[in-house]
Amino acid sequence: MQDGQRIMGRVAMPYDVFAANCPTRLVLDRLADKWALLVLERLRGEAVRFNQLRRDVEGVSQKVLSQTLKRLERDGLVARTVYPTVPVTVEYALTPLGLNLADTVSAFAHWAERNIEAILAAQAAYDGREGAGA
Amino acid sequence: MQDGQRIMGRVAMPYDVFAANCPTRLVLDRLADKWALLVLERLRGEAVRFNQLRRDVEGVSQKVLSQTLKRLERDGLVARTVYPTVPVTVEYALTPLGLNLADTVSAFAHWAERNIEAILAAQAAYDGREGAGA
DNA sequence: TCCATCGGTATCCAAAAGATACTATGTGAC
DNA sequence: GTCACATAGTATCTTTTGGATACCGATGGA
Repeated sequence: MQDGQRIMGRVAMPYDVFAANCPTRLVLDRLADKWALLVLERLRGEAVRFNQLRRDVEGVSQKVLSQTLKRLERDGLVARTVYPTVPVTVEYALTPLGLNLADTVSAFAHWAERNIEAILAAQAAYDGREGAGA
Repeated sequence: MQDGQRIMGRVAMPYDVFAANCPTRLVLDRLADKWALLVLERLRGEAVRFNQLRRDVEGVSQKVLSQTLKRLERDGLVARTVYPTVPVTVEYALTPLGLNLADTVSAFAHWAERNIEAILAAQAAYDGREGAGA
């Protein structure tokens, strides 16, 4: 399944997302987050300030946005820049690593947009069967 | 905002993941789930039975796996087949729609595997700054 | 003076995740 | 006969998380 990959001459452990103790699980864990995905998608192409982000990503609360950004920053996916303007300005932007990921995330988001109707139809069919059966 | 969408006609794509009331949010919500992603990835290429899945996707509990599969089935991404063998056999497989998505998921998982070291390094750097600064 | 904006933190509560135990049915071992 | 195991889940309980709300200091405008 996973051939041993070598990174910088070092023989790395063959990362396996299915293994409970694999560090890739951490990544998956962090990225399997609605808000993180939306933030990454929103940050594609331009830096955005905190409250702007809060307005654009509808439905996110300050606390959750704050936490999400902090995690993304810790993971090296987002860079936080503080400008000492009069009300302090904080700008968030994708790092190269984050930009790289955001492309994958974008594929995800667009898949959702393309296939939402099929999913809604499947849900309706499923609920119909359940409702009739019960 | 998305008043003009036609279900049958496949006209434009008025869907916007950033809008709180957009149905794509439902998809994102469902898919932004660690276990769902792992299940989809595991189901690529072959049908798997419940307990086998449970063993393969390390760390998942029965309850969560059961819930996850039920949701994926409702979304039309996974098909559930019951064989009336002696201890009943239940097989889960990707639907065409699910397979389509699984390819995107796979890109995600492989991104994680490729970039895990960069992320771990970023985390270490971040934690070092935090530890030293505070 | 009062209220707004900036970028957050603190607090509380509801919802979800996770661990554990249990169900039913049937097989093989002892 | 009955003990233990397998199948595929459900039921229950606890812990963790997510989300809503309130609040913070500083500043500027009506």
